[in-house]
Amino acid sequence: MSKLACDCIFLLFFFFMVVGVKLQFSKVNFSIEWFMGCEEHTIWDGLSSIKLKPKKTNQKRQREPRFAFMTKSEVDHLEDGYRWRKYGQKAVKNSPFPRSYYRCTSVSCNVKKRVERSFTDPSVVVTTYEGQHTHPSPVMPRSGVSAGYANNFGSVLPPGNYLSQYQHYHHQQQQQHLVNTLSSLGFPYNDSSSPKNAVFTQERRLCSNHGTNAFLRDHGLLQDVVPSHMLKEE
DNA sequence: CGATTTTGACCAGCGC
DNA sequence: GCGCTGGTCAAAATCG
Repeated sequence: MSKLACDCIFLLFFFFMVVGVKLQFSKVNFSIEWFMGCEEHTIWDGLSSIKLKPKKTNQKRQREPRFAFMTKSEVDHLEDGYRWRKYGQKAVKNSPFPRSYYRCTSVSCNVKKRVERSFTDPSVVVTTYEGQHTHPSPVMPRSGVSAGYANNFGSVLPPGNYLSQYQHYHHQQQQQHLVNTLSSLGFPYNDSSSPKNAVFTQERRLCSNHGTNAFLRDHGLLQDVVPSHMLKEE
């Protein structure tokens, strides 16, 4: 082999060696950068850029009790003034609609609900509840009204136990609140000249005068009804 | 920028 | 033991 050939081979070898070192150096830099940004429990394996999964603490999570239904009055009471935090969503088998999980945000309320849409009839939303709550909400927000139970006549019956507890005073508050809500939505209240007005009946039902509750539902004044078979006996 | 939602990892239980 | 399923956790992303 001529000296020229030897030199060429040496140069090629040297070139690839340098490139190799350069690449390796970049890799080290990347590893260090990654290491600096990672959390303290993350394991770093020296010069390798391969991330190792952080070792989980071997704490056994207590599995929560299986789903337990609430009574009707518990559900009525619960919707009254509580807020919900979503904590999960999962695909439902054989359904394009996911199931969502919510937890009551109040400290006095240890209740969860799950909400899913019927695959066969997407207009149907099923809400089921589980858990306990300790004392009534002092406030009367919109949800207090919307937690009422829809009947077949396009009206809403406010939660019975709520009314029995607070009776007339809260009933007035409730109606006034609803009037304000309706007004803010541009919905004429007790205006018989309007084709789409709302009134309270003597049974304290909120009624839409033109025989449909679509408007009320569209604005959240009618909410999902908990199916009776999903309520445990009181 | 804090609150809320999204999302993939994780876990326990169950059936095979 | 293994895979599947329903449910939870928590970091990241998004929202107001």
